[in-house]
Amino acid sequence: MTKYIKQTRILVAVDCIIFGFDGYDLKLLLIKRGFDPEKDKWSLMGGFVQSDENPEDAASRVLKQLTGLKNVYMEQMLVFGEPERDPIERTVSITYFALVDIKKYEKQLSDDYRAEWFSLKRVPKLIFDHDQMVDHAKQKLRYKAALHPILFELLPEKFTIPQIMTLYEQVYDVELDKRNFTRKLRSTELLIKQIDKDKENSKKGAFYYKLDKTTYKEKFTKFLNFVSNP
Amino acid sequence: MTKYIKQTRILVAVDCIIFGFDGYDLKLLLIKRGFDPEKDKWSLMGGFVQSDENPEDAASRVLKQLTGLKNVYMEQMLVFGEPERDPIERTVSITYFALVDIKKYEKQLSDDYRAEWFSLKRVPKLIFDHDQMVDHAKQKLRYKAALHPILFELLPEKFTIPQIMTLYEQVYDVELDKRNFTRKLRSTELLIKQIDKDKENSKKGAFYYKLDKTTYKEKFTKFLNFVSNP
DNA sequence: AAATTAAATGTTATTTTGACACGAACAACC
DNA sequence: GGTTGTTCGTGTCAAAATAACATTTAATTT
Repeated sequence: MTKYIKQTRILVAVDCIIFGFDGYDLKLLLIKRGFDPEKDKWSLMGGFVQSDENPEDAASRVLKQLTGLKNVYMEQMLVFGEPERDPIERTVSITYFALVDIKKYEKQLSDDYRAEWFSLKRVPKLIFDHDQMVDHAKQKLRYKAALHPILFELLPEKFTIPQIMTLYEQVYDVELDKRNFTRKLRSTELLIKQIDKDKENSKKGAFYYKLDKTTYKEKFTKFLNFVSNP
Repeated sequence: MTKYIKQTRILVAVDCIIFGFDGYDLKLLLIKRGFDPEKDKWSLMGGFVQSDENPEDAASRVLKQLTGLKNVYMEQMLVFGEPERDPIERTVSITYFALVDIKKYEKQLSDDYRAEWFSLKRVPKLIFDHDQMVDHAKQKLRYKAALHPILFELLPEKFTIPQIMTLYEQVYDVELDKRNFTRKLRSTELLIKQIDKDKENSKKGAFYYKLDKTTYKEKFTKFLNFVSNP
């Protein structure tokens, strides 16, 4: 047996939903397309899976190309495969959900597109079914972050408790209680208090913390219940 | 613009991981292949996505073909896309996770394969990366069932509390406390007590329950915490 | 020295969880 | 017709987790 006969071969693409956090707002990295199809419109960053490449590698490649970053937290999300979703030619798109430290992001200049961070509150209309992809990614972010410490992937190496709290508040669009939230965080034993403070946002300053990498790995897949009903 | 040039078109398949429950054991539906490649070996049921079909429809079609069932609980799972995973020709497989009421299953006779239910404790070696797919599906089942009432999809319309409990015990391979488990179940308000009893498994008989469809839909996406740390 | 601002922390009531034991229903048996 | 055996169904109490709530502290600004 050499080939599967009479079957349709389809283009397989990856699209990345890339989240960042600037300390105030949750952000999404989009590109203004300098190429067809849908030239001059906003879209997610994507690319075709190459013949020698698995989809994960394709997604990492695309992400690296856009952000300059490697080893980013990434997770496979839904496949979008409506026959007519790309009017040029049938394409099945595997979506990936990525969380990056926005401070490590380095704009990669390209003639093909222009990248920009958008507040999640003000996302422009996107091409094809990319809006749906973003909606789904938001849902997934809320779901996972309620249970697992993934939001730390959005923060720099050193961060403060008020920063994490703001992040959670942005993700869930709620106000949290400082005392209860801090207690919950402490109970996870994920944080190591530093001796220095962040003086950017207050006179008193807020202590920096770092992630305890060991506990982080150990507890990552456990249910930590950061938010009880998202 | 008419086509994407110089890109690789790839076969796109779906593979279904189909779970069932016979009252005692959690089961997996597999086929003995009567066709190439890997003729006479066990595998998941799958098929190629057709040119006019989206992947969900392909999965439903494949499932219907094997079980005779429509409107089955199904969820997209991981995509498996290693370039060499199928030695005949590169194929990207989208996996689907399905939960069926084993009593509604009707064997569909076919010359191409022979279907059989296997206890999850005794799954044979499968072709390609299908073992990995099954492992992943088991994990996913545990994860989701800990939070959401998906296991009811495995039960007949009328079921008893001891039956549900056995099911949870099988899924998590633990012994549960009858009193605590019942309390938890009752607190979800998902069940409606029937007047008749199941006398199959005891002299006293156990009351039948049905799902309250309305609450079920309402609460399906909420965190119900059936099992605290799977 | 006083005023201002955000950070840090503690207490109490409520809810949820986990551990544990006994009476009720019914068929089978003598 | 009463006794026995088996599974079903429920209640209590202690511990842990959560939600609601106010005050003190550190450091800059005036």
